[in-house]
Amino acid sequence: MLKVNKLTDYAVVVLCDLLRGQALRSAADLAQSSGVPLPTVSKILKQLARTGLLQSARGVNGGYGFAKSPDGISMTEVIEALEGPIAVTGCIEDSGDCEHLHECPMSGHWNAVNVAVRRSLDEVRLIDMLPEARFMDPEDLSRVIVARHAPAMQA
Amino acid sequence: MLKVNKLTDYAVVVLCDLLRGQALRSAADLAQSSGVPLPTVSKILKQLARTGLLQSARGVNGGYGFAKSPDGISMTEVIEALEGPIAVTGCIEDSGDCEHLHECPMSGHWNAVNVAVRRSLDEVRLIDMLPEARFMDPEDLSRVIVARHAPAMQA
DNA sequence: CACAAACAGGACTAAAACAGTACAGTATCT
DNA sequence: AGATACTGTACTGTTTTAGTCCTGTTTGTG
Ligand code: FES
Ligand code: FES
Repeated sequence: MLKVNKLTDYAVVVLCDLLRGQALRSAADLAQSSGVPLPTVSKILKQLARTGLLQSARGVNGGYGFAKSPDGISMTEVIEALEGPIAVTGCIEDSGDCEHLHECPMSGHWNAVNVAVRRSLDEVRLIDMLPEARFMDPEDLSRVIVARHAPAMQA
Repeated sequence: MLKVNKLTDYAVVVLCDLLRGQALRSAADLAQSSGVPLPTVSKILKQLARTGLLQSARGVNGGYGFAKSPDGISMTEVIEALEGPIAVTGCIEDSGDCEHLHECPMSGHWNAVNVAVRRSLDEVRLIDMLPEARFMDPEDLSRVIVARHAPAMQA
């Protein structure tokens, strides 16, 4: 299926939520407003902060915010933050390039596939994913997103 | 990682092998020459035949061959034959389109991601993956491919 | 300073997906 | 008839994923 992790799916939901009000938001707050359960949101945000996409502040009034202007963030960045480099085959490790280029006669070819996929994801920005919320009742919005993109946490 | 199944990786190896001599080849023959074990090769070929990419002939002198000219086969076809439609998120089922377009405010956006990925894979053809074998000792070739793309079956 | 808010890191478990194998059945050729 | 070779499906052990929880650290507030 060439599927993305569920966590990445949730992450987009949460990030879109964070995108709406650009202030520093706590994990609990985001969990509340996105409908994704707190432990999961927390896990996602920690990872995103670790990879530098978000910045975090500890202590009272702490929370998460974008580390840079969110306008330029691409889906590549989001996916790679949560799943590591986009690598279609197992032989390609963290470097992003196949480490056996010199010995495997297929290497350059699989690399070409990776590059093609990555480039296509580069062209989709996070803000392109933002739901057109202005036309919807916020509660409906939340309900539908949870139902489809965060189905695990329904009653 | 956005990774493809191991079976799909093997499939490319086996298909490249089949590409070299375009005759009808038996599963056992292909297993022998590609280094992938027979049951696995058999599973892959059966699936590829089921989805129409390959044609099969039973009985003595039977085997598998391409159902159409292999020149035009894209990676999309190979991947979809083995893993089903390319769908980055779980909400997109067999149809290839998100089935909740009318109710999910994100739907069109995820679809855009899918389309972008699929298009980029459309542009990579199977014959582009063919190892440049003419420069290599066939035994080395086989050893390296097995080591990297079919690691399960090493002694 | 004590306490509460909030993030950091990692360990753990249950469930799902995958890889690989096996086997009984059917078609074809000689 | 018998050998070859594909077909379909079921089974099992392993690996990955999803989700939760706990313990520690940082920071603001009274
Ligand atoms: S080892 Fe990386 S493509 Fe073959
Ligand atoms: S339900 Fe398919 S994109 Fe939201």
